Amino acid sequence: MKFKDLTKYFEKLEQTSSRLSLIEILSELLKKTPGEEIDKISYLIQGRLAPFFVPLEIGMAEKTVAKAIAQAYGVTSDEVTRQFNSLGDMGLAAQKFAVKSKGTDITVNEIHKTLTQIAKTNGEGTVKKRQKLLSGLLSKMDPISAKHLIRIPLGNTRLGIGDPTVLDALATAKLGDKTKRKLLEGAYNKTSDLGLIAKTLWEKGLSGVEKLDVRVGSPIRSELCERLPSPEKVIEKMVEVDCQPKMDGFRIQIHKNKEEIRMFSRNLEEMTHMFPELIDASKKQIKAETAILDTEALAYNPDSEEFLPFQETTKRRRKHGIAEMAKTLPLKAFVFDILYKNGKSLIDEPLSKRMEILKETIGEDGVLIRTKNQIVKDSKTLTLLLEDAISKGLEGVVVKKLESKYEAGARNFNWVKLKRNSSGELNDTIDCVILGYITGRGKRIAFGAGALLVGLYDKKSDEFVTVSKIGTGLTDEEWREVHKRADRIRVEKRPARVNSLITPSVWIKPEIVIEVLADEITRSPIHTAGKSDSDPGYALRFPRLVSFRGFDKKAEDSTTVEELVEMYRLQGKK
DNA sequence: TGTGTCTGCCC
DNA sequence: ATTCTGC
DNA sequence: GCAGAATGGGCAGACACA
Repeated sequence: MKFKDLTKYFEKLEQTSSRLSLIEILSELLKKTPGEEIDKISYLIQGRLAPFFVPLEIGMAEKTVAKAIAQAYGVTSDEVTRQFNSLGDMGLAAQKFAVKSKGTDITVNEIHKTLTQIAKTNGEGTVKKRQKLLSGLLSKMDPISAKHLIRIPLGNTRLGIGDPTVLDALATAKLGDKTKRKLLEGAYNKTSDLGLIAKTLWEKGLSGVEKLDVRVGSPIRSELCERLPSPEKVIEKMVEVDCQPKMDGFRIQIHKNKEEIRMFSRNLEEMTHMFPELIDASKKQIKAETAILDTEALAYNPDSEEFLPFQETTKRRRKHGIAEMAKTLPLKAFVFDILYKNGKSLIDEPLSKRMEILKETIGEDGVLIRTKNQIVKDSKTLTLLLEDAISKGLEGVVVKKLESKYEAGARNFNWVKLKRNSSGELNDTIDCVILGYITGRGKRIAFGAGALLVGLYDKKSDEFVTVSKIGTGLTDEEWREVHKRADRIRVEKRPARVNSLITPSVWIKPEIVIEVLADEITRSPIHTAGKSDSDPGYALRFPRLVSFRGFDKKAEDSTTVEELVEMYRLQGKK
């Protein structure tokens, strides 16, 4: 298939919002796709070259793509960046510079091949080589094709199409309608490879797809949690649940095939080599020939017997210096589910059964620890469990429907997380001052602002210091309003009383106060709140706006740095 | 050889 | 990660 | 309620460059 024919469909998809129409258009495209290309097209639609578990990253994003565009059309990268900032989309910027381009009949296969070549480039001169390869492709693009090509390395195709919609369209194209999606989805969840599902369906039909099964050593898509605001709502909706504490670490899927151990992240990246102690423990502690476990791994301090914050655990996600880090930051993995044992998939067994099997499979606690679980039917007990978890410095609890299967890849109300801040009351919110805004991308470009730079008042130095950016919690209308309000007090330069390492698109006078909710306060290399020459600053984890304070609230009435530091000291000790 | 920029991926 | 919105 | 698209902090690694 010619790439420009593919982008004709992309163009239609982009202009469509009805889900049924999206599926219709996409299935028309897929019908015309030969088996030889169907896998590649399935990946490209997602802005990828291969399934998640294959480490093939294009390695070009905003900055290098801008340079490639500049090179292709003989303009400076400043000009490209300027277009990007005003259009909110690098693809649109490329389209603009490509106005006079004719384009060739380059095929989808060739595009995929060159992008793969870009991904595989490494060593000295990588950046330049990649730019040259991408600008070479651009020279073969008409304006519309240039737009869609550019969006692929950015992983943002803006088509309104995700995995579930591709599955609907595959089913519609080959099996008549989307009712058979469930069958494709099942196979996808077990293999995590959309291209494989498509190719198998094309070449071997539905019966071929149905033969795809869970395999030890191949990652299964993780089941995810929905959220509910309170224990009462949980019991109301779920009646009886299994309740487990929620640890703050990495999700690790451990595969054991006799002496061979492999591990995958929540997003199916291979992490085996990072955690030697988990490899050893898996060999010793898993009482089965073959098994797949769902776990949460986090760093543990054997001296204090305490679990370390996420910021410490995340240092273990590395390629070099693994053995040394395994010594200084040893991990424990809390096992909370079992998906496979001794040649048999367990994902269709109810949770209660899986918990029994898990008990027999992981005995004594060691580096692997079976997560404590308890059946709960009343909101009072659940409240106590949640409070207990919080008082131990944990994130909260996860509750699960007892009879639910392991619905790989799903985020639904089979699994629900309850966190401290979800309950509504008793939240420690922070009053922040808006210091500037950042123009948005995509749909936010129309609102004038896509994120806010916010800070606190520092009494000691009588200045405003940054503590976070805020990109969520506002409705579309509120984004428009806050942009208007901000523009009335915009200033050309950073105000003298503002101390910031971050430069927003537009600085404003520090006057507007907002109430911000966050899950945690962290030490920060980039924010200036509480920062000194020798110590890092403080920042907010998962920040979101909850309200605009009234006009009576002055900037100097915002939360002070001193108060923030005190909150940092007290957190987790509740 | 040290530092800064950019990217991808954890949450 | 959290949140909002169209369907 | 699902699916998708906006957006957050912060870590390590790969390169570029002085």
